[in-house]
Amino acid sequence: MSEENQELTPRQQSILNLIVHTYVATAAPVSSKALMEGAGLNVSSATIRNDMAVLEEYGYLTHPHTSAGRMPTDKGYRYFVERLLGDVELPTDEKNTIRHQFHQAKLEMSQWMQLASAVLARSARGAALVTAPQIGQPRIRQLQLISTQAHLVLLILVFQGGTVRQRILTLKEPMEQNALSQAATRLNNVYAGLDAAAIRTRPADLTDFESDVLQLVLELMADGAPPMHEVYRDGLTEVLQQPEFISQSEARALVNAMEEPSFLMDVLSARVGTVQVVIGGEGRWRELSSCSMVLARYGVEGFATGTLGVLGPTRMPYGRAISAVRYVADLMSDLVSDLYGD
Amino acid sequence: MSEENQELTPRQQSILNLIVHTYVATAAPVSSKALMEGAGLNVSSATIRNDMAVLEEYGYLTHPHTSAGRMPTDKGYRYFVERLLGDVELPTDEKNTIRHQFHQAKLEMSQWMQLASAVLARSARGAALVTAPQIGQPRIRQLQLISTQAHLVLLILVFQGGTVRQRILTLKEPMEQNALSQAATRLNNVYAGLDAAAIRTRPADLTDFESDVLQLVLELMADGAPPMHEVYRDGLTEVLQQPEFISQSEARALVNAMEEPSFLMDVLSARVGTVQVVIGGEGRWRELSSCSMVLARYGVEGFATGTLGVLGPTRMPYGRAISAVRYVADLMSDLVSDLYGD
DNA sequence: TTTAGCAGTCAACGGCCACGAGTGCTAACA
DNA sequence: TGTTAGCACTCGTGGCCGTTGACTGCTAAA
Repeated sequence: MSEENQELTPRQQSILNLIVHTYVATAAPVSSKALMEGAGLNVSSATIRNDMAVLEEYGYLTHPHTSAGRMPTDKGYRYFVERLLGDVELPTDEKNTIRHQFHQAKLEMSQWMQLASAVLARSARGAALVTAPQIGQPRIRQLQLISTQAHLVLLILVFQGGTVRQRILTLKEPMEQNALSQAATRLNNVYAGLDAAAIRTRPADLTDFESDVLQLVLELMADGAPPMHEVYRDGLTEVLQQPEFISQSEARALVNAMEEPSFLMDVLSARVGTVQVVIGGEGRWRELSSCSMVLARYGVEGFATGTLGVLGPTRMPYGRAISAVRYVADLMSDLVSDLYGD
Repeated sequence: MSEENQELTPRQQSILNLIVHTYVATAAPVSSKALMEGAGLNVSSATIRNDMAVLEEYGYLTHPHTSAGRMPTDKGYRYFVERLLGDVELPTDEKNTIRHQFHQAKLEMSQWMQLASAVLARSARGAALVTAPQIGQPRIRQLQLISTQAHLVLLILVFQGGTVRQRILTLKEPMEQNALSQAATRLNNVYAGLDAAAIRTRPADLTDFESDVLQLVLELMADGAPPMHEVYRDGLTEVLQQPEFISQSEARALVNAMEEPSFLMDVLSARVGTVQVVIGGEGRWRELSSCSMVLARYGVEGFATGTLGVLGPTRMPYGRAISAVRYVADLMSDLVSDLYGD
C-alpha cells in the first residue's frame, strides 16, 4: 500500500503480465514456482517472490491467504490493460470469418444485431449485449394510418434512418381507409423531414383528428428511450458457468445487469471509435465488483448510435474482448453509416 | 412402486395436499411430526407415517434419505394439480389491480406484453415469458417502399392484424422516391389482402424491380418464426435465488430455457383458453427435470396467437401460477381480438 | 542483486464422534 | 380393523483434530 506509484522494472512488468495471463486461464492463484517453470524469465522462484511482494505492496496483486499464490487486483488488471496489453488485434482468420458472416446475413438491422451479439459472445468469451442504434434527434420520414377495425387505427411512423414505431389509436367515430390515407398524406406533406421542435412551431390548419394524430406522433418522438426489447444478448449461460458465479449473489448481479442494460448507458461515456474498459464495477457498482465490462459505442456520432459490449468476470481475457469489441463495433458503424447515412 | 393406481383415502389426499403446500413453502422435506402439529388432521404422527408409506409406495412421495421427511415426486405434483387443486382463481383485488394496470397502459402490443410478463412474474412468483402473437396465415395489408440512400430502399410490410416487418433491399440502379411509391401502389392494388399462396398464383405483369420486391415480400411472409427479440421476460433473477438453483447446472438449464423460448412452442399443444402444466420436464427435457412450466396460448385461434407462461422449480405455487396464467392469457386474448379482429 | 535453504502459515482433506431428526416396526389398545 | 405409543435404527450434519502439502517470507551466503 505504498503511496508512491513508481515505475515497475521490466521484470516486474513481465511477472504481472504472466500472472494475469495464467490467472485468467486457470482461475487459481499463481505461485512463484509455477511462474518460474512455466515461462521464460530465467530467475529463481525466490527472486520472483521478491518482485511479487513489491507488486503486492504497490497494490497490483493480492493473495487470498498466507500460503497461497498471487492473483491480480483490479488495479493490477487496470495496469495490465493500459500498460502491458498494447494494441491487440483479432487474428486475421477470425476477422475474415466474422466479416463473412456479416456479409451473408440478410439486410436487416435486427439480424445484424443478433449476429453481432453471437460473434461477440463467442469471440470474447463473455456475455454479449448489443442495443439498437438510437436516433439522436429523430425526424419524421413518413407516417401511415391503417384502419384495422371499426374504431381502431394503426399509426405507423417511419423515422429518418429507417426506425419504425407503431401505435394504436381509437377513434371517436369510424373513418374510411380513404379518409385516413388522405389525412396521412396531408400530414406527410406538411411535416415530413422535421424534428419534434420544428413540428411544434410549424402552424397548419388541421382537423381535430389530424391534430390528435400529430399529438401521438410527438409523443412517440419524445419516447427517446429504446424499447426494452431492442436489445440482443448472447452467451449469458456460458459465462454463468465460470467459477466466480457459483456464488448466487454474483450470478444475480450479472443477470440483473444483463436484464437491465439501461445502466450501461450511464457508464458509457466513450465516443464512437474508442473502447472503454470498466474493471470490477470501478467503485460505482458494488454489486458488480467481480465483473468487468468492455464497451463501445457504434454508429454515426450525432446521428444514430448504439451500444455494444461484453460482460464477464474481472478475470476476463481482456485482449480478446477488447479486440473483438473494437472490431465488431467498427463493422457495425460501417453498416449504420452505409445504411442510414443521409 | 405398486402398479395399482387405486384411489387414495380422503386422509391420504389431505396428507399429500399438506405435504405439497408445506414443501412449496419451506423447500425442506416434511416430517410426520410437523404435519401432525401444523394442520388439523387429528391423528398421531404414527398414523401419518403409515399413510406416508402408502403414498410413497404409490409413487407420490419420496424421501432423500432414511431419516428425512417426505417430499412430493413429479407424480405427486401431477396428482395435486389435477385432483386436489380444484378450480383456483386469483383473488378479486389482485385481478382488479392487474386489469387496472392494463387499462392505463398505452395502446401498444409491446407495452402489453411487457406488462403481462411483469404481472405474471410477480403474481405467479416465477420467471415469466411472453411471446408476440403470430399471424397464422399472414395476409398483406399494405407495403411501402422508402428510399434511404442512393442504392438502398427500406421495405415496410404491414400484415393484416397490424404486425409490421421491415427489410432493406439494394437497387442495381438508383430510383426516385416517386417511382418507388408508384411501384408500391401498383403492388398494393394487386396483392393487398392476399396470403402467400394466393400471391404466388395471381399473375400480373410486373417490372423487374417489382418482382424483386414481391420475392422479398414472399420471403418475409415465409419467415413464420417470431423474431427472437419479440419475447418478453421477467422475474428470472428472483427465481434464480430459489434454493434449487444453487446448483449451477440447474440454473443453466433454466436460463437456457428462457433464452431459447422456441422450444416452448414444441411443448405447447394447448388451445387458446386452456392452461397446460408441464412438471419436471415430463420426461422429454431431462435438463429441466427440476423445473415446471405453466403455459397457455392466447389470442384468436386460427388468426393470431401467442404463448405465455411461467417457469419455476417443480416446487412451484401451482395454484397461483395456474390462476395467474389463465387470467393474464384471457386478458391478452381479449386485447388481441379487440384490436386485430376482422 | 540473486539464490538456496529453511521455518512458518494456512487451506484442504479425511477420520472420528456425538447429536438429533425422522422413520419403520411391533405390540398394545379401542 | 384402524390407531397409537414406544423403541430401535438410520443417516445426514457439524464440530473437532491431526496430517499433508503448497506457498510464502526471511536470512545468510554467493
